[in-house]
Amino acid sequence: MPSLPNSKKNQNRSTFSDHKVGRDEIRMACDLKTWVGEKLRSLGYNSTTIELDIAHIISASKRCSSPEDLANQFVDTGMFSSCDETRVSQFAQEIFARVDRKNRTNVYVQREREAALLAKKQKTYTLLEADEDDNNVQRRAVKRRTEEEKAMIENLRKKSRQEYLKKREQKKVEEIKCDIEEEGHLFEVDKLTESEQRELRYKKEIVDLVTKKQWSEEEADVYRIPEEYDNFEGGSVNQKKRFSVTTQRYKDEREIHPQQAWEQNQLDNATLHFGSKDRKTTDYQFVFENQIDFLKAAVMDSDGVSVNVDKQQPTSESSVKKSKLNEDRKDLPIYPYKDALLQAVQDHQVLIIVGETGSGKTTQIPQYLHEAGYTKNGGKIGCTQPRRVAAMRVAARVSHEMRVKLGHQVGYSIRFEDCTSEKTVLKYMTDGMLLREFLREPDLASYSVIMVDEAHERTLSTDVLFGLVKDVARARPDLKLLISSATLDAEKFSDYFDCAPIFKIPGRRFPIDIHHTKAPIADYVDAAVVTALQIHATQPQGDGDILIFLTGQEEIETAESIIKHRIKGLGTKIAELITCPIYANLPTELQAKIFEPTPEGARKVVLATNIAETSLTIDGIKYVIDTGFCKIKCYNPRTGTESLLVAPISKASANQRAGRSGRTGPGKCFRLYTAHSYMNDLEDNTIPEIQRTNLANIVLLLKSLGIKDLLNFDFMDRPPTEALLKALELLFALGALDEDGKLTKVGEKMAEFPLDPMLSKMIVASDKYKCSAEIISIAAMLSVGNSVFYRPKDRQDQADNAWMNFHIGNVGDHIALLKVYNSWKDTNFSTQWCYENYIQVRSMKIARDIRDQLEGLLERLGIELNSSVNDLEAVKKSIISGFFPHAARLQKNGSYRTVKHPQTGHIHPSSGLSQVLPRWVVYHELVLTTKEYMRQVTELKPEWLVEVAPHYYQLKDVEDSSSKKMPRGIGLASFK
DNA sequence: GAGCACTGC
Repeated sequence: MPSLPNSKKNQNRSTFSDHKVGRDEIRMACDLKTWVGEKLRSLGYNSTTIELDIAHIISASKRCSSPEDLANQFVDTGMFSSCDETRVSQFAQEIFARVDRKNRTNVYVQREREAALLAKKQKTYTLLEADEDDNNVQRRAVKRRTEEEKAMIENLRKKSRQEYLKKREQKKVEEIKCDIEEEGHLFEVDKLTESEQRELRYKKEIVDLVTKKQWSEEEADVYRIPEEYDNFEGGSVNQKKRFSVTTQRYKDEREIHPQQAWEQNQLDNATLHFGSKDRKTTDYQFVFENQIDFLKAAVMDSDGVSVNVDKQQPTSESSVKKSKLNEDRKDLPIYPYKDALLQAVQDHQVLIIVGETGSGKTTQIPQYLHEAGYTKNGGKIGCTQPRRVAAMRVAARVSHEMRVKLGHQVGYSIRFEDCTSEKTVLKYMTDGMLLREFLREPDLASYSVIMVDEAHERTLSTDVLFGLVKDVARARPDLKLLISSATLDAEKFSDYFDCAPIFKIPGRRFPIDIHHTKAPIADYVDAAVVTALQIHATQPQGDGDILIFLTGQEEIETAESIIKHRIKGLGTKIAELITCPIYANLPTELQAKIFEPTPEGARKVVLATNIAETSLTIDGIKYVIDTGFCKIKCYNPRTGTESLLVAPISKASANQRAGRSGRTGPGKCFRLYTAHSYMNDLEDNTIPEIQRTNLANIVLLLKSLGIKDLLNFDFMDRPPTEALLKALELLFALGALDEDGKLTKVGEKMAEFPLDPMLSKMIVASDKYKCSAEIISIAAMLSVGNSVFYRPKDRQDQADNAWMNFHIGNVGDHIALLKVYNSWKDTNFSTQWCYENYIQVRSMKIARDIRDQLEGLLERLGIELNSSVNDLEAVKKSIISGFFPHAARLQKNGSYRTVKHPQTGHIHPSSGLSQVLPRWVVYHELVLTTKEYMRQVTELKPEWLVEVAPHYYQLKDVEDSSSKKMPRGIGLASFK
C-alpha cells in the first residue's frame, strides 16, 4: 500500500473513522484476493509471483478512477500481453465493481477529492458518518467560500441593477418633464393632433404619479437618498444647498426632517470610539452564527503545581546569586527525588524516566550524576535532544547553574557548531549528532552515561539510537543508560530495554479543562475561527491568549482573513483581537510577532502549525483550539514518492497540544472533534518517523557501523521490510554495498557525508570528473530543499522573471541552482542581491554552511577540490553517477517514465524545463501532490547512462526505438 | 502552470 506500508492499522489514517479495519472488511479483502486469483488463472495467467501480483492488481483497481483506466493500466504494463483485449477489459470491469472503493488508500483519496465532494454535497455531514473524506474539509471550506463569494457577487449585481433602475426612472421623468415644457412652450395645445394631445396627457399623468410616489415615500418615513447638492449648476457645487442640510437644525429646531431624525438616531447608536480601551461594557452576550456547542469531557490534572513567585529577580551580589541559584534548583519538582534517582541509576544499568516538561529532568539529572561522581574516571555524560535550539539553551542554562563557562565543563554539540572542549563532562547534543559520533566511536568509550531525552518524540535518529545504545549497553556494563520520555508510553520503552525500571517524576503543570464538541464538525477551519471568537467574546477580557492548531500555511492564511473580517463585523463592542500566524517558512522577522506581549485590553490569537506543539513555546496561552489534524509526511518505497497528507493526530499529540494551555495558569482546551472520536478514532501514538520515511541514509549508516543483518536489527518499531529492501537495493546499485551486502570502499566514503546516499555518490563520483567544487555547491543547494526561491503572492511575475535569469539556455535546474549559488558568492554573499533576485537569504546561508562542511569532508577523504566551470557535461555526468536510477524518458503524452522501474512522472511547473520537455532527463526527487511531479530536473544524453552506470543500463535500455512490450516483472512495478 | 507539516546530520 502506498502511503504507510507494512502496517495494516496504519492505512487510511486520513479520516477519523475509516482507518479501522473491521473483521468484515478483512473477510471481504480475503474473498477478493481469492476471486482475483481464480480469475487470473482462468485467463491463463500463471506466474510464481502470482500472490504478489494479485495484491498489485487489487491496489491498482482501488487507485483507478474507472474500469477503462484500469484496463489501460493492464495493457500498458504488458502483463496480459498474451490475452484477448476484450477479456482484459471485461476483467477490469468486474474487478472494479468488486473493489470496495471506501478502502482506497490515502494517497489516492487526494485525487478523488473533487468527486467525493460532489457526491457528498447532498448528504448531511457528520463526522461519524463521514467515511470517505473527512480530511477534505478544507477543500469544502474553500468551496463554501467560493459559493459565498458567488452569492455576494449576485447580490452586488442585484443592487447595481436597482440603482440603475432608479437612475433611469429619474432620467425618464426628467425627459418627460422637458417634453411637456417644450411642447407647451412651442406649440399651443389645440394645434396638436389628437394622438399628440393624448401623449401629452399621458406624460403629465406619469409626472404626477411619480411626484405623488415620492411624497408618499417621505410620509411613510422611508429612507431616501438625499437630493444631490453638487448638481453642478454652472460647473460648481451648490454650496447653499449643501450647507442648508447641516445648518437647518440651528435655524429651526422644532422642525426636524425625518431623514435628519434618522441620521441622528444612527449617530446616537453608533460608537465613535475605536480601540478596545474605550469600548462600552457589554450588557449582553454575543450570539454567533453556527455557534459550536462543547461538552466538558475531562480535566487534565495538574501535577504538583507549586508556583515559584519572583523566581527571576536579579540580585547583584554573587554569593546571594549563587545561593539563589541553588534554591531555584531545589525548588524544581525533581529535587525531592534526587537520592532515589541516584540510587536507581546505581542499581540499574538502564532506567526509563517519565517526567512532564518543567520537572527539571533535562537540566538536573546530568548535574546530579556529575555531582555523584559519574564523570570522575574521565567519562562524559551525554544528553541528546531532538532540536538544535534545545541543546543550546539547556547547555547554557546548566553552565549558568554550575557557574562555569559554556563550552568548558558544560558544552553542546550541534551541526556546524561544536561548543565543547577537552574539559567538557556534560555534553548536550542533537540526537543526529550522537548518531554521527557512533561512526568515530562505535562503543561510545568516552561516555559513562547517555541520556536520550524527549524519547517520546520518536525522531528517526532517536529510534536508530535506541537500537545502537541498547547494543552498546550489553557490551559495556559500566555504561549507564537513561531514556527520558514525557508520555504514558513508558511501558513500551521498558519492554524494549529488557524490562528496565520506570522512574516517574511529577511535572509542573496547571489543570486543564478539556472540551469536546457535542457533534462532529464539518469545516474545522471555520469552526476554529468561530470557537476563537466565542472564547474571545465570552471569556473574561485579558486573561489569556488563544492558540489554534492548523495544518499548514494555506489554512493559517484563510483563518486569519476570516477572523479579521468577522471581527470587523462585530464592531467595537468587542475587545481587540490580534492575529499572529506562525509556521516554519514564515520569515524570521514576522515570526517574532508572536513573542510580543499582548497589549492591555486586547487578546492575541496565535494561528500555528505543529511548530507550536513542540518546537516553540508561547507565553500567556490559556486557550487551545485543537482542530485534530496535521500534515504528515509519507513515503512510498515502491515508487520512491513522497507526499504530505492531512491526517488526524494521535491521542499523544492531542494531549501535547492541550498541555500548551496550562503552562502559566489553569488552561482550557477546545477540541473540534467529539469525545467519541477521541476515544475510538485516534491512534494512541503518531506513527514513528522510521516507518514512513526513506531509509537509504540510515541503512548506509548502520551498514558502515558493521551491522550485517539489517532486516533483523533490533528496532523498537520495525520499519517496513519493503523500505529496508528498497534502501539496500539502491545502495547496491550505487556501488556502496557489494553482493554480500558488505560496505565497499565507495560506500565508506559515502557514509561520511551527512546527505542522502544519491547525493553522496554524486560527490564521490565528482572526483573522477574533476568538478567537485561545482558538485558540492549543487548538493548543498539541493539539501536545503525547495525553499530557495521566494514567490510572494503579489509579485509572482517578477519572482518568476528573476528565476528565469538563472535558466538561460535551458541548462536545467541543477545547473541553475549552481548559478544561483555562484552568483551569490560573487556578490560576496550579499543580502541585497538575494532580495533583488527573490531568493531567501536564510536558505542560502544554510546552503553555504552545508557547502563549507562538505568541503571539509572532501579534504578528509582525500578528494581534490576541482573546478570545471565550463564543462557542464562533466557536472551532469557526476549528477548522473548518483541519480542514474532517476533517469526518465519522455512519453508521447508529455509525461516521463523511468527506465528500469516504470514509474511515470511530470516535470514540475516550477522547473526551468517544464516547457522544454527534453527527451531524456534526470530528476532529483519525485513528489506526489495532484500528480506525480519530478522536482529539480536536468537534461541528459542517454549514452551517458550506459557510460556512467554500465552495471545498471545496457544500450538496449536507452535505444529510442522502444518496444512497447515490457517484461512482466517490470511492468508490474507501475502498479505500486 | 503548481502549492511548500516539522526536525536533523
